[in-house]
Amino acid sequence: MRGIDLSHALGAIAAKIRDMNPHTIKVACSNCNLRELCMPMDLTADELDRIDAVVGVRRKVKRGATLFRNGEKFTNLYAIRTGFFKTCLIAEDGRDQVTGFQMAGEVIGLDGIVNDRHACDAVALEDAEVCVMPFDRIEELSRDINALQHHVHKIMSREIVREHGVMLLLGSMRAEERLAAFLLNLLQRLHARGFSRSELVLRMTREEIGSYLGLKLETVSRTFSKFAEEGIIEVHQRHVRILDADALKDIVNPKACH
Amino acid sequence: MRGIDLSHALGAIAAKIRDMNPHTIKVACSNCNLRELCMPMDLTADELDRIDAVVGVRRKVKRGATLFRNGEKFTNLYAIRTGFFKTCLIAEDGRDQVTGFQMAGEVIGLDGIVNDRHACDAVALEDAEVCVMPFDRIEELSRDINALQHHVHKIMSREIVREHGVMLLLGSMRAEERLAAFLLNLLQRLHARGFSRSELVLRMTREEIGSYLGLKLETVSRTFSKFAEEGIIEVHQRHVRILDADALKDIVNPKACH
DNA sequence: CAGAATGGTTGACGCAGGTCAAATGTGAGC
DNA sequence: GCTCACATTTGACCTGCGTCAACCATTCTG
Repeated sequence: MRGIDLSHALGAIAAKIRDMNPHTIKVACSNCNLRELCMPMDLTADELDRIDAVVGVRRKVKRGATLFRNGEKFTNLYAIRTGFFKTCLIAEDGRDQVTGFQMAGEVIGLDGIVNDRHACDAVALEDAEVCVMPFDRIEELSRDINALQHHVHKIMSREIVREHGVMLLLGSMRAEERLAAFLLNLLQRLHARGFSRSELVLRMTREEIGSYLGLKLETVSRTFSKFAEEGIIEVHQRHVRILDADALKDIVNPKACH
Repeated sequence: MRGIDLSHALGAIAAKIRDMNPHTIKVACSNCNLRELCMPMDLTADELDRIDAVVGVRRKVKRGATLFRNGEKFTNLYAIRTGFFKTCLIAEDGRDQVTGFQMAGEVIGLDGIVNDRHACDAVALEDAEVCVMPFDRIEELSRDINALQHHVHKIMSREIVREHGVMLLLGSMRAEERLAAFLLNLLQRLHARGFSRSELVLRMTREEIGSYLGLKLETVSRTFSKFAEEGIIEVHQRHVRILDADALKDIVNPKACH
């Protein structure tokens, strides 16, 4: 279990504040505030330099714009530096399924490797910036740097396991359980990035949440209202305050009665 | 699109028949009848020999037995040689979600890489045999053999994309659509292995199908009956004959009325 | 072959969540 | 500040699927 400790979390916040003036830091993994999130840990200075060289360009993506689209040629993976994305699948008949929400430190684009074309759309839900990482360069470098190779494998495996969890959610949970699990998951990931454990701002609409959770937007809204009535959360628009995290956990994982 | 042509399919059948006496063939990837399914294609004889060396052991798994279990130490990937598996997630409260069905030529175990422990159970649905591939040896070898490295990446990416598809199914399809999509997917994979395009034998129970599709077994049964009444399929126990594949496709992907 | 265990089918009924609709809140652009 | 498009909430009603239950088919065991 590789937890992210408090000192790192605080450090990340400090770095974020420093970061507001982009000229104060060099654009490089070696001093990226997300390094612990998106890089293997035990690297020599030399190895880190070489990885820096791979992550050449950064790209800004405006809110609502797509980073890549289903069917587009695959060449890069993207590490999210700032901002928030959704990935979604659009079926021929127009059905639109959100397959995930991604935040800073996470990698998107893995779906493109199999067929050399992206298999989904990635849309920024707020102004974002990503590190562009040409995949052939990653493959090249990971032949030399074992830690990087294994890291890439872990990232892909993690995505597979995450999706297993979503399948469990979609296949066997009821609306309240789904929404509770969703909130806990977001909280945990945000907390790992130095944000509050009890407060969050949703970057996506009720409809997008619903699509991800296999529910209609009305059901999402009603379920939020129900949680609020029960005093589990407070909801003001997209701002959510968690009042009773344990209650959420109980909803996801109903305790065997004692 | 890398299709598997008919000549290969027929070859595979022939090889299967020959295979009944295990002493007639050397136990090696280089003359495995599934090579086109589970190996990169452009390998030198030398490279193929080295991969043979990795796939040392084979392991037989009896119907009903597990190949690996959630929480077990991860060390190997497994290439299925014969037989049929399901992978499933068992939540603490006993909910059990089938996350996939795997057949000959497919690889299982990828879920174990992230945390060095398997994240699901793999259960044989019929007597099976797998090639045991120590993952550290795969990583080692794929540093040398670019085609193998890329192949591993593709296998993982394929699994990610497959799961996206399942999320679409679970998140937005109705029972009939789910079952139709499921049948078409099985047919397509079996056909790629040289089996009939219009006939199949289900290796799993209605309950397991239901778990995979997010439905109860009664609903699966009723939907089978409905398809049969409509003349789309014939069902006798686990034996299913497809009478009108186009109807199934229409169900999954309702045509815009012309 | 009896008997049991397992898997599958079918019916009756209820409910979680979908659908449709109306009202209100809200933020971006002018 | 005004307006418009969009997001959200809430209510009323409906339906697809789950639940419960009875029954049948098949395989396994001794």
